[in-house]
Amino acid sequence: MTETVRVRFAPSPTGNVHIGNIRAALFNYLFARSKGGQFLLRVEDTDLERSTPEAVEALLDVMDWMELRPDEDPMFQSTRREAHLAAAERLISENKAYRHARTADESAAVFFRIPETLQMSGSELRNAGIQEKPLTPGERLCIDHTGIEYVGVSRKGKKDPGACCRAGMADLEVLDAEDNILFRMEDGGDFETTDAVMLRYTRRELVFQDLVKGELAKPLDAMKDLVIVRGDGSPVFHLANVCDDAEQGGTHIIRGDDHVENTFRHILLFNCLGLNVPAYAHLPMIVNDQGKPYSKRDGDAFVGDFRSKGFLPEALFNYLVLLGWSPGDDREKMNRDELISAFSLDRVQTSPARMDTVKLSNLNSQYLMDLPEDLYLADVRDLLSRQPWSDALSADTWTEIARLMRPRVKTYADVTGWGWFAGNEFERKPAALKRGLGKAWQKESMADVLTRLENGHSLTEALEQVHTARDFQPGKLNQPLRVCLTGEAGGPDLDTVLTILDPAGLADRIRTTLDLLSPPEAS
RNA sequence: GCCCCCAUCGUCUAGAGGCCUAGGACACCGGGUUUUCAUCCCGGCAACAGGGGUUCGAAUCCCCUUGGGGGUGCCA
Repeated sequence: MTETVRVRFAPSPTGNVHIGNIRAALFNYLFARSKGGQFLLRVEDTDLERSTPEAVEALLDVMDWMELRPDEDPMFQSTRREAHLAAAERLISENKAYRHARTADESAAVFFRIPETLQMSGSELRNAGIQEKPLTPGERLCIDHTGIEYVGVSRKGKKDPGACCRAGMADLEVLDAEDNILFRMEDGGDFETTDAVMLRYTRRELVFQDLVKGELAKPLDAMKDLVIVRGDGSPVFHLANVCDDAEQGGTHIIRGDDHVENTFRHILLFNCLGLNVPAYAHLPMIVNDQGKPYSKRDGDAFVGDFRSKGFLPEALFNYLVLLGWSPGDDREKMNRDELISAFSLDRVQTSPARMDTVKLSNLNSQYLMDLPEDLYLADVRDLLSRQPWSDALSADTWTEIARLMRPRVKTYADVTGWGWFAGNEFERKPAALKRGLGKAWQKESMADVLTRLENGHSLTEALEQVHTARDFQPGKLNQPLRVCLTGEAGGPDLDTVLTILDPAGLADRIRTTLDLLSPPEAS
């Protein structure tokens, strides 16, 4: 029997949840559900500056909105400090870590010693052949218990300072210009010289199987011992992360691509702590519509923004899953159950995906179409109640309008533009004005209609008279009239609209619109 | 600088050596329905980054170049 899958979403609460983050949660959730496992939450709230109770509340709220509910109570990382520090102490006592201050005025931190062997399964240390690294002559080479510091030679022949952990250069031999061996790692101890010109060693690389990216390898000579407890006594992310993942019993770590490099360190930490190494899967990043990574300045990339713009959570959920994953067939609109049963990590894309809000909008309108009418009407009613102009019309009239507008709604935010139904205070769109009143005859005809309205004629009479006087085909004035009354170039059937608009306000609407116009162009 | 990763229409993707004249979706452009708009239907435009290999055969495998991203913190 295989172990039960346990995955976790481990955000640090900052008040806003980024869509890249929530997508990681989505994939974790989908993976857990598809495997019949558990989906957990860990709040990495060790940065007390930003991790306020409000920020935690916002995080939970967003997860609730997306219906990503963890199967157990969330773990709060800030409560785990003692456990983290105890783990560091254990590593020290087992000689797998050491206290060290790099400079005289720096207080000693705890450094994790990159190990030379692995105890736990799930990854391997592989021999990658003999390496010879030329050094810049006359520069200092220093080997001590914290590692190896040297000055190499770059491809262009320039000085290239480097450093790595002791484990990074197995069977190291330090050679001088005459090929004499100045130092052997196996002899142990510290060493320092300016006479070395070559380092010869066996390169070993740490290898693991990433569930989406495949085999990933990192040479140990590119790694340095890492700080796991700061000089001020606070545990560093890597230590906390690994300890807590073990404590929560995570079997799979599914997280963003930006953590690939960390994974090598984490695997080593798991090993030295004698903990089972989880399986890893790294998700490609989401980038903005410029193809660049989202930065703090890309203000519209938070889940809350999509929520307030009126997107349905299930549409956002569906869209975000499609960003970097596909079921392998032509399905796109999939409900949660379909997504769960179709989901697999090996179909996750390896390259970054661009956020396309236009496609999101399209998906959203599809979901809107499928929504049972009573739910749609309830949502619209709720939104309308927050609009200052909404009490100008009765609830029944708004219901009629909501039905009328339904195929035109891409997101609920569109509802906030329905003010023209209620009264004369609405935006006249420049494009509509140009299209419906841009020509001299259009403007003149409508001025004519307005005059007749002001002289006591009904709209129907006024329109008829102008049509006759100017010898217009029936319907010729529909477009100008619509623009005058609604400020929009399109919309529901004009006759239907006229049954809703207050007849007493029509002249005002036309006047206000015509007053906005610049002198008509000759046509 | 060094290390790691990535690369199919504008965008999201299908594609795991012959099913590819490269499929779907969004967007866009035409046409039909609607006396407008939207919905709906039909059609069209549009891609294997470049160069070398391997092979009878390559979008698929290998190498190089270019471009992008990540890492290289006593940040997470």
